[in-house]
Amino acid sequence: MNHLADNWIDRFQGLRGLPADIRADLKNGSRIVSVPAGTRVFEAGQSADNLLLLLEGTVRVQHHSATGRDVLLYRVHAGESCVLTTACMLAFENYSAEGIAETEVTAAAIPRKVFDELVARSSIFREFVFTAYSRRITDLFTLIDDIVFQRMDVRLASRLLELASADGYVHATHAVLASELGTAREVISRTLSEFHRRGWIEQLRGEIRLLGREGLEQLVRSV
Amino acid sequence: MNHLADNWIDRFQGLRGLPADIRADLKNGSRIVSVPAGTRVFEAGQSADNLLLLLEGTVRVQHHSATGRDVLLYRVHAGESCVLTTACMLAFENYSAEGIAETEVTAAAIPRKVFDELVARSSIFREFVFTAYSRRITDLFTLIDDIVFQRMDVRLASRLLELASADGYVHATHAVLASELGTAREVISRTLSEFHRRGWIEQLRGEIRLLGREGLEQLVRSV
DNA sequence: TTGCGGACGGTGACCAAGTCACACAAAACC
DNA sequence: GGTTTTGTGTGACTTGGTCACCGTCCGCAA
Repeated sequence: MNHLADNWIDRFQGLRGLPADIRADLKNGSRIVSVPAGTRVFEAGQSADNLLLLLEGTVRVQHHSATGRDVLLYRVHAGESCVLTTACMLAFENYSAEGIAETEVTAAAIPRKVFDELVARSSIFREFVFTAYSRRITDLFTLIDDIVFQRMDVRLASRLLELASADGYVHATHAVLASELGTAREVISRTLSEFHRRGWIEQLRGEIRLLGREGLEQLVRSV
Repeated sequence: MNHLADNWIDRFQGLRGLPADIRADLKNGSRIVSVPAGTRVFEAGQSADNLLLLLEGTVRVQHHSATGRDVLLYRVHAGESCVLTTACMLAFENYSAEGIAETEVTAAAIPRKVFDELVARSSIFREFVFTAYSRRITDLFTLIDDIVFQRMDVRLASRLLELASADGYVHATHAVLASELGTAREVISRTLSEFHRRGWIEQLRGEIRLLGREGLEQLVRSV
C-alpha cells in the first residue's frame, strides 16, 4: 500500500497544482483506509468526520426515501470525492444520503479540522472542492431531467451500456437494475424481454449478455 | 434603500457572528442591486461573476432540459443565497440552470474575488456557504424523492397550500403549475377538476381559490 | 440424493400519469 | 366588432407503476 500512500495526491486532477507545504500537510493530516465491498461508508442521519477521496473502487450514493425504497443518486469513482460528506462536514448537518462500497474501496480520509484548514489556506484546494460540488450538482440535475422526461427503455439501455464489462456482460439482477433507475422490478423485466425479443440481449439468471451494442446505442441516440 | 445597505448582513442567520473587520470588507466589497420581476438573474451556459444574497423577493431556479421543457428545481427566498451561482463561480464552470426573478428582487452582489477572499479568511463565512450548499442539495434529494414516489394529487395539493395567499388565492395558470411540478398541463387540469368535485377549491381563469385548507392538508398528510 | 426455502424472474389485471389531438370560451388587441 | 391569443376541458391512447401470484433455479442440509 506504500506506493498509494506516497503519491495518491497526484491521482486527483485538481490537486496536482498544490504547493509543497500544503501537499505535505494534506498527506500528514490524512490517512489511507480500506474497507471491503458492501461496507456502509456513511449513512443517513449521522454526522461526518472525514472527507473521503477515493483511490480505488466505487461507492454508490443513494437516498433512502421516506416511502422505504432507495434511489441511486450517483456513483463515486476512483479519483473523485464524496462531496456530500463535505457538505455535511462543514455544514454540521446530518446526512440525508448513504454511501455503500460496491467494491473493495481504498480512500484517503481527511478529518474535518484538516479539511477546514486546507480550504482556508489553499485556493487550489478550494477550487478542487467547489468543482467537485459543481459536478455532483450537475449530475443531480441530469438525473432529475432523466426521471422526468426520459423513457424507461432508453434509460435502461444506456445503463446497460454503462454497466457492461468489456466482453458484454452485465452482472446484476432485475431488482438491482430497478433500484438503480428508481423503478419497479416488473418494469425492468418487461423492458428486458422486449430487448431480448429484438435480439439485443441474452438473459441469464443474475446476468445479462449484450449481443452487440448497436441496437441499444441506437435506441439511446434516438432520443 | 439606505436602511438596507446599512444592515443587510444581519438578515442572514449565518452571517450575524461575523467579526467587525470581515463584516466591513463584505459590506464594502459588495453592492446592492435591484431588478424588476421577470429578469433572468443568471442563465444556463454562462459564467457567474457574483454571488447573490437575496434581501427581498424570490428567484425561481430551473433547469432547462434537453427535451425543451423546464423543471423547477427550487426557489430562493429573501435571506437565502443562490448557491448554484457559488458553485459556478468557484468551479469556473458554466451554469446548467437558470434563475428568474419572480418578483422585484433586491440582492447583495458579492464579486467572485471578494467571495473567494472571505471564504479563505472567515470560518464563519465558510460555514455559511457550506450550509447553504447542504440545504440546496437536501432540497434536490427531496425533489427527486417526490418525483419518483409521490402521487401527483398529493404533490399538487401541497404546492397549492404553499402558494396560496393568506386569503386562500393561488394566482397561477394550469400551465404554470404543470411546469412547477414537472408534469403536463392536462394532468393538472384533471386533478384540479377532482379537487373541485370534492369541494376543496373553486376555479377561476388564471386563479384558484382554496375553500378551506382541511381537505388538501388531509390529502397531503395521508401519505 | 432428495427435499426445502429463498432468491430470481415472468405474467395478467389494474391504475396512475403522460401524450396527442382536438374543441371551446374568455381575455386582449387591434 | 371581429380576430388573435391564452387558458381550460376532454377523449383516446400509451407508458409506467402496483398488486398478486406463480414457476424456476440454486444452495444447503437432512
